[in-house]
Amino acid sequence: MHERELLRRISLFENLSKENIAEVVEICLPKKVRKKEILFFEEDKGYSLYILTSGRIQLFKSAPDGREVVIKVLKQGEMFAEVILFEQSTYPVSAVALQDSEVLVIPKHQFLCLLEREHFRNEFIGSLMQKMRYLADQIRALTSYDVEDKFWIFIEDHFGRKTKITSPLTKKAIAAAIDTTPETLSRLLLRLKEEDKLAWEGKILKINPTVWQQR
Amino acid sequence: MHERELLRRISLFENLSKENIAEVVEICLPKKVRKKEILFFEEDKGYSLYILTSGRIQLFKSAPDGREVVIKVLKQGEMFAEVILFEQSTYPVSAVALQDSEVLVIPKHQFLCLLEREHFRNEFIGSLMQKMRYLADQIRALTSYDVEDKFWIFIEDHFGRKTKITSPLTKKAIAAAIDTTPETLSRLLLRLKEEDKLAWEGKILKINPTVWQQR
DNA sequence: GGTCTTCCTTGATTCAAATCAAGAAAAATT
DNA sequence: AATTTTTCTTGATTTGAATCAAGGAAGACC
Repeated sequence: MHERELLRRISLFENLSKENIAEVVEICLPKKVRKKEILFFEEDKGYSLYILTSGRIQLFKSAPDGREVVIKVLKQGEMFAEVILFEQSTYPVSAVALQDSEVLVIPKHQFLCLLEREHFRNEFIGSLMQKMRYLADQIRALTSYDVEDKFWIFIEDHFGRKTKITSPLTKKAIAAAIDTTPETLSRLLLRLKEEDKLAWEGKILKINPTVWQQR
Repeated sequence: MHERELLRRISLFENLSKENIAEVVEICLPKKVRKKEILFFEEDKGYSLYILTSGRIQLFKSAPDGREVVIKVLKQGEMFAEVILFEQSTYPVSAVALQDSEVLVIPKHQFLCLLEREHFRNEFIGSLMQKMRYLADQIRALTSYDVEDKFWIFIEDHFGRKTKITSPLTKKAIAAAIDTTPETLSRLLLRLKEEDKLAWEGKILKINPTVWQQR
């Protein structure tokens, strides 16, 4: 897919005119990231922000004991690492590719120029607000929902209310994303299968439609 | 304290010139909030954002089962509910006063005018970024630290590394803020007292200085 | 000053999920 | 195709904190 086409699908840019889009294309550097590659580390100095154009990228924080806490699994079209634009310029999280992915790299100072356009800026601030809402929701989910609820919320968030999903994510990655262990997720899936709520065979996850009706 | 003096202490405004401060004072409405009073409810339509000038206000979200999850306990000088400025205009959390407090109410459309000043705007976006960092940290703390760690993090965050604190917060409120129950906090405090790490008598919390050395 | 309410404590019990362990299956690498 | 590595599963056990319960202390209110 052509860059221009991609950009149009990204909410941040979708209201920009043709000329504006062209300018954005100019400042973006497309970059391929291989599976398991680290795009940046927490506390690194950051001079770019990113937009995920394909694949999956995981944002995580490391705890002192070495454990990793997933903050968010990014989907196509999401902007990330914008926090380096103002104030501090270190990344607050690390980013790793869960599979081969592509990102657009946008140098900080170039992006700051774009922000002078009122329309663009409003769109940008709006997307920050959305992210804050997401984080607040995430806090609620992590602290007051059980593993099954978190699992369904994750599935809905990432794939929508489908009944047949070809998951690009491993079970291990999903376990981490909902803050549990692979063992616990494995047991959950076994139970859900016995309860006839889903079947995960090979790469395909089939979900009983009644599940979505009940939520 | 005079409004003008207060504003100067708020990071968002501290770099504004006298004339600018005067303008801000004009659009702010000071408001007193009694203990237990609800300032706004989650999902309410919001037409104002706020700055806490004195007291303590708690932001929380309600889970479907009625449980309440504390997202943040605000300290003096913090701005909140800015998420209603762009995109959606509903509050993502509820706000309740933990004690008699005072806030400055800033009507949405007035604040949007202020944002046209580049300097002010940058300060504002910076404060959003800070908040995002806070939320990411909060997610890590809630998911990978135990109750004792969360307790010390909260104390440091709210009172600094002091050794004598007159807490304006009840134990119940602190328990909620670190996502645990009053029973568990009570047991923790008992243990910490036995370990000679602190003593909480009446309204005064004394902390053994060695605690801060070790963290 | 007395009553009512909320807060705090202490004990006994339960529970969901983590951890430890070890083998099976699948994927990646050679 | 064979080997190595990673992921996934299943079982047994542990654990930190929640819940249930009930009495005591402190504050608010009349």
